Amino acid sequence: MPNIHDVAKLAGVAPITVSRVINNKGYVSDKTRQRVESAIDELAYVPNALGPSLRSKRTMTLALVLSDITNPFWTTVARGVEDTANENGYHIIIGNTDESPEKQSDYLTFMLQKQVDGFLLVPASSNVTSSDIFQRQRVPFVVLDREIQGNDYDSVRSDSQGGACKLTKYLLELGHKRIAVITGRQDNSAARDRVRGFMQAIEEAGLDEDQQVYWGEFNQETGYDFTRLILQSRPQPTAIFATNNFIAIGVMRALRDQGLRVPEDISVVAFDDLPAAITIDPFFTVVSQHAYEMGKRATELLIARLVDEAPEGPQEIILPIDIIVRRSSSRLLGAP
Amino acid sequence: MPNIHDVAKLAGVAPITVSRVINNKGYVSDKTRQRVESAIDELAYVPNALGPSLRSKRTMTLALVLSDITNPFWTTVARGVEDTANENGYHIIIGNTDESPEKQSDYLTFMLQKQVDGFLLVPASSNVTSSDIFQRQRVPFVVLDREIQGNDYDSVRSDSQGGACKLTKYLLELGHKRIAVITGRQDNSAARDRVRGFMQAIEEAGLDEDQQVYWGEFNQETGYDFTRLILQSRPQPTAIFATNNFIAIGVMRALRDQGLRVPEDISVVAFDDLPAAITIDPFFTVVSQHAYEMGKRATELLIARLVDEAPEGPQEIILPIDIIVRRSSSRLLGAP
DNA sequence: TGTAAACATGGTATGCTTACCATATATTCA
DNA sequence: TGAATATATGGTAAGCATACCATGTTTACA
Repeated sequence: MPNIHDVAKLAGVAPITVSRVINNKGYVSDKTRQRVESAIDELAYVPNALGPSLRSKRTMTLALVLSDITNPFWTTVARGVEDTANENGYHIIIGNTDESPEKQSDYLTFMLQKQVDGFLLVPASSNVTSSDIFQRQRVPFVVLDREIQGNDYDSVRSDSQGGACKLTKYLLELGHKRIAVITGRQDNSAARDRVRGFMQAIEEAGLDEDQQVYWGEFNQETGYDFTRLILQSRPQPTAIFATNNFIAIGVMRALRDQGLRVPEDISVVAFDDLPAAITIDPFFTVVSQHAYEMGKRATELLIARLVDEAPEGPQEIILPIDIIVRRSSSRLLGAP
Repeated sequence: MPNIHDVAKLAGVAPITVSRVINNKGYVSDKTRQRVESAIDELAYVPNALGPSLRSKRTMTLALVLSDITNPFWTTVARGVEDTANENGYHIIIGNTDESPEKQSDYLTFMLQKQVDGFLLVPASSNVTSSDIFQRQRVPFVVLDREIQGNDYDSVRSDSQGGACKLTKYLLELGHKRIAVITGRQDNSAARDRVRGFMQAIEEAGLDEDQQVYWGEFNQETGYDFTRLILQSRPQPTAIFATNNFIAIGVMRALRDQGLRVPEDISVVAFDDLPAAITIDPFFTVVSQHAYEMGKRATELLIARLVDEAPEGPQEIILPIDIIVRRSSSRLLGAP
């Protein structure tokens, strides 16, 4: 591949002049500009961004590290990140951690070596020493969706607790008194917040007893396996609260396999919607996070940091979430 | 951020010695190694990959340029690409083109500037001069899912024609004689191949007349709008063939809005499955592409090229696809 | 004991672009 | 007409890690 010297030689000028033409910066006569431009065309010259990045210490690249792009929620977040980054002249590198701290650590190191300008991180586990690594490197980062140790970092997440509380109150209003919650790992702050919101609603209703909370993973198997367990418990819950979309799908499969109808036999509500684009007939009563917005806001905040235009001190952006009532939940028979 | 000189100074050695410790290459005494390692720890030193890349002209980064990561099919492909790349020590940069040649061109340029080692490309349109750009730059690339002009490039795609043919034959066996096809843009080779497969089955059955082919986009709106049109046509088709997952969803919505039942009133078959992970109750009769496999095979081929272990001459990998019969299609009443 | 091989460490140049400084000519305005 | 300013172009060094070559020391073995 040709370099700027090849172009310069062909055009009969110095490399710096070629640079000026490319970057439209400084004085270049029309005659010279044309000669340079045709040399660029002839050689199909593409500037090597590595050199300048080496000097300027800016790569105009952001890192997005999340759990699994295969989950439509994260796909949408990623799209929000990418679009916003592009609008501001940045590009993104993506890494899937699959919730593994090792994978996360590998990615962070790799991306630091690549000299990304900043990180958007969905931390794989809450005891992350990841924040240390950033702070020691002085690389700006924004934490998405979850909390990590300490409180001196920028973050964007949904109001998990508030959303879970709303959703639970809705179930209570329908007359449900025994509700099972299936959720993610205890070291996942979003899982904890959702359970906390649930408990808050329960306590405010004076029903502290009898509630079942199942801690597992944010995946289908957890939803499926715990649902089978729940169906054997006595007294049986009249509603199941799935704290993410994949768990909800596992729940539904287990119920279907057992021949139970929703909502006639049991009500189901969930956290995280599936994008309209991939659902034929929206069915779940959910609290819907604004995934695209989360990606967008986080990226905007990160970029503001990079150009030193963010407010001083750590920012904590909590996105409101809305409850959407659909067909998977119904009034309990015999309830007032 | 500290550099290798800072580490070297702190450890009282030359930079090259630090390099040897980091890369486990060449001779270093245990004493020295320990001094260097503790210096690295103390400074939280992360090597800058830009310098070596500048010299070696290798970044160990691959570019994945596709239409829209929001489509679960592409998400799965992307995951196959990423996993395979990682296994081989590579990482990926992703770009969404939204089928726009401009966006594609922007991304290609940016990624070339970033000195990616190779490209995995789902071309936005078939008249791509993109291949020119690669050939002029001598950067290896593999084309996914579609064909572009010329025939001297590596590619991996599904047997669209064969799959469409199988699916159509299945409908014919069920007694359907009037089938409407809704497909993507004419300049999309996958769209063309699927229509070709359809026509092949039709012709072999001697039914050349009466078939309707609707060219649009690979999205929901196309599925929705054309379905409404189809429902007004007389004689009305007894089956609709949606040539991708999003079109299928649009079709279903239009049918539901018109109060039609599937498959009782009309049969629907589709190309592209939705991943098991996000469907509670798989419904569509489909030909299912092996998305993860496509990403994996393409990445393997690209990496083989990079290390000069690929077979000589352009490789064309056609993945077989299987028909999966589910509930969206049924025997035509009155058919034998 | 002599010599080849292994071990240990360092100096220098390279890859690519651009910031900075320098030089030189052309234009403007008092 | 002279001085200040605008226009136009170029030289040099910096940013980072490592390949390559060079030098020196220790070990192995005949």
